[in-house]
Amino acid sequence: MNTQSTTAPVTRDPDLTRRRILNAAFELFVEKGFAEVAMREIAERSGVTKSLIHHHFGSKEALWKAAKESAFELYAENQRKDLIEAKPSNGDLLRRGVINYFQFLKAHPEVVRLFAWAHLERDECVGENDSELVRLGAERIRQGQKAGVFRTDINPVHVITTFVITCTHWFEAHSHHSQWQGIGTDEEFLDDFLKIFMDGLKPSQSETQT
Amino acid sequence: MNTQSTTAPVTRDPDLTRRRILNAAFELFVEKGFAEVAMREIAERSGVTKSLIHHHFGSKEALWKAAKESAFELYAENQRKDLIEAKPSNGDLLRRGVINYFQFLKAHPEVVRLFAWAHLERDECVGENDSELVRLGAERIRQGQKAGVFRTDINPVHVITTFVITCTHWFEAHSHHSQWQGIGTDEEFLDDFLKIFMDGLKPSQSETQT
DNA sequence: CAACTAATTGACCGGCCGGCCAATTAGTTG
DNA sequence: CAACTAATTGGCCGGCCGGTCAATTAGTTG
Repeated sequence: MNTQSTTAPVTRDPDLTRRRILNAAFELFVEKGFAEVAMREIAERSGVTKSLIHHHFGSKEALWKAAKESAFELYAENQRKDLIEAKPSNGDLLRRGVINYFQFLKAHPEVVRLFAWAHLERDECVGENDSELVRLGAERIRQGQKAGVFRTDINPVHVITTFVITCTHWFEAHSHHSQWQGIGTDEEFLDDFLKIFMDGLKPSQSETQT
Repeated sequence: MNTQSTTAPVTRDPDLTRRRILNAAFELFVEKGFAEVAMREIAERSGVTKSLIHHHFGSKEALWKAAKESAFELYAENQRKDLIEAKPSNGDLLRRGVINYFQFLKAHPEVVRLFAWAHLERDECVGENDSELVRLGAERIRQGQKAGVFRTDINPVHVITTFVITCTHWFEAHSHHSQWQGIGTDEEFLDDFLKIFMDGLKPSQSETQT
């Protein structure tokens, strides 16, 4: 009677507060990086006091870490799903994997930017976390090599690295490239990259098996 | 008699001071980005007073700009030389261009990092500056396409973009990738990338001329 | 209602920040 | 040597920084 547990409480809601703080912090960190963001700004944007942020997160560093973790969750969820549902390893599958990765980054520029800040700060937690994903992807390439779909004279990890790097940096330095005359849209670039990438992975005519 | 114009003066040397300040600032900006560097640090590292930095450069922003410009000078010098001395446009030439670019970045990680900071700050001066270089490179690719060396169904700018992006991001996120199991050395990665890239650019067997 | 826990507030702290300024000092010029 | 210019110094400023703390207030529990 006195509590409406299903709908939002009228006044206090610590969980919501936490989320609002984290959201505000995330946006600001994405935009300006760790150093340029002031706790006061986060407080202002999330509509709470600075002290309350400390109450919920402890310190600016902890909040930064929480922001990175939430970004990586989003990232890993997409990638893991893609790797697991895609069992067989033929050429088309890799193509679809690249497209999926590209589209994910396009849809989540915040994640790209946050990771870029983290890299520059020599943050290693992102690399630790996604090394598992790379291992899985490389295994798929290795299977494709055994099946004769891909050339065998290339380190599978480098195949993954090449497309991950290209997709990531395409969006990371988007404002940079967009000033280049004659450069196309995201999709046009992806098409052209896929042509080079997929054809460059084909076995030579002399190659049949290892 | 009283002046030794050829050798270094005993005490004051404004030019040297300027260079020492710029060097110190450059190193610190490369390492920590603009926001995390304090003028006091720059002063300490270069062995002068904070006031003297203001005397020579005016403000922290001006010093940051000077650092970026000196990085771009180094970068452009290498690229322009490479583009100009390499007149004809065949496959081997592109290969050598990629290798040269890769080795330059490897030899100058400071430049890579400084540009990365600049990108994240949405600094557009770097992109403005190097769009000319990209235009030249794309023209070379176009010549190669006309000569039947490269496939013609790809935007030449995207060819340049692809290898520039790959080389840049390889070094930019070096500490990130190095945690991936089975990844090779710089040279091994370059070799594998070149295999994919160069073979992916070959015209299909049905293609002869446009 | 009383007692307790936890969310929330506002005032406050020492410390560092970039920048400024007046004074000194080293070269240069006549 | 005198006068001048520019390099160089140390001290100082207002302002913002992240963080703390004691006090309030809203829910919860008995």
